[in-house]
Amino acid sequence: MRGDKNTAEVLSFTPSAQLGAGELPAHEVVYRQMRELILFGELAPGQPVTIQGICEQLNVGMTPVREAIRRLCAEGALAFQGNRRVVVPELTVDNVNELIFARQAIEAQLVLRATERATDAELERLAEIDAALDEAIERGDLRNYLEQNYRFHAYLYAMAGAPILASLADGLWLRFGPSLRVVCGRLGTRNLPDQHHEALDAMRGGDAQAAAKAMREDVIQGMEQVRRALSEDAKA
Amino acid sequence: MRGDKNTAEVLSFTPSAQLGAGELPAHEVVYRQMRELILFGELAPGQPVTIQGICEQLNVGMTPVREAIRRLCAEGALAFQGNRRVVVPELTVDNVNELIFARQAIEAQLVLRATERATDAELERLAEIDAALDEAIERGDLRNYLEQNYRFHAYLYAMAGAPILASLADGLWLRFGPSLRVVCGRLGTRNLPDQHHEALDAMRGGDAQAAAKAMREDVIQGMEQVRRALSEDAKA
DNA sequence: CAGCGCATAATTTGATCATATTACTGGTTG
DNA sequence: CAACCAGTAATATGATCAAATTATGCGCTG
Repeated sequence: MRGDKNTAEVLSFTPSAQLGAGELPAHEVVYRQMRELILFGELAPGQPVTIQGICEQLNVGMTPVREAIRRLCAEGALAFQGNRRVVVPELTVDNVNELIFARQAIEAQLVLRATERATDAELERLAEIDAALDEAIERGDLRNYLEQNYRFHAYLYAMAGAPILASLADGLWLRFGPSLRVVCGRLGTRNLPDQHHEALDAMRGGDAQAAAKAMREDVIQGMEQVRRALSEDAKA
Repeated sequence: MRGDKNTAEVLSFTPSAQLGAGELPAHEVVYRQMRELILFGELAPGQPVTIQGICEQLNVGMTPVREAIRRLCAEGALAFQGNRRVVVPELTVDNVNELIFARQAIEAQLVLRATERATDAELERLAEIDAALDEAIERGDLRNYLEQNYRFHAYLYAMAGAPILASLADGLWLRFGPSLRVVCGRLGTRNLPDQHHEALDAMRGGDAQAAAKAMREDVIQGMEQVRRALSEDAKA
């Protein structure tokens, strides 16, 4: 077990709060760290998130933490639990169905545009990420699998040159990140098929429609796993 | 000119900050007020938003304002202007195209679900809102037009029972609200066709596909106006 | 002598923290 | 079982520091 008490030592290196460095604002740093925590399942669904807890973990004041949490709430990564309390939301089966629809529609469109704009260098980079992903699967490295899988999609979003659609798609990851981790933790990395090769091949060939189709299937297959796990939990 | 100095007196009634009332948290109140300001075009695209300005207008401390602003930034309603400054974003034509795609896909789906779940009471309420909308058009009351138009769609979202899709669709309004106001301000309320009657009729008849189609056209027609205005501005 | 530009000063605004106040939770007691 | 009581955490303010923009003035050039 990694984080025992609460959000724990995962939040290792501090942003050196008080003396504003020459770099990023603290609220931004906090946001990014929490984002990764959620994205890669370091925070479990249902887990409470306390402002003061985060403050201590990262050695920052309440204000930046507060801002980061509001931001994550707005993105659906966290949720106000009724009165004042904030938790990592637990997805319902219905929620997953919504996510399937949204992801499938938006990501297909993004891949379509990405295919039309892709440069050779970009495709190469994408293939690299996918290779790293396959390697993580080989090694059974769950955390790395989740990360590379996300990077693969996120890089595609960036390639599409459609900032609004990209931010929508990106935001959806925050919603199912924690649940995805749970599912993959059970199934192991081996049993997680993806359509990345198919998508890549189609993109290399400039076949935007085929690439979109592959991505659609990739999304649906992945989210199906989550849905299945969730409906089993519901019975248990 | 309305807001001369900055965000101005539009932010009229204060939330009675210091003595924490028995009600809503200040950051929530601030968020909602700013939200309406953006949604109904009280803040123009490109207009800078200063934290301290808002603080004075609403007589609250910086922290709640800060939180509201972060939240709105996360939703795309506001944008970090490079270094620390925050502005109401100006849409590009490309942005509008993205919005058209996203709205059309998501809202059609929401209407589909709403039609299947609609109760008579809900349909009646929807018709009421639409009547208020028509009246606003008659009177040439732009502000009211924008508000009722939003309410119509928002109520539909709520009917669909799909919270994630609803929050996505809802969030998109914040992105084009300011620009929509500009466009409607030029065209006048008369020249703004909508497909609400068609959608309502289809919903009453339980024809989900037809309702979705009407909504799709409504969205596209409305956003086309914005796109057209924007591409004219680009030339001028 | 007028106009331009750069450098520095002043003001505005943002970021962060520490602290006081208020609300919620959970457990205990009458 | 209801109501109280303490502990814990969230809300909100104001002060302080840092950064960025705007204003100012001096010197230089044409």
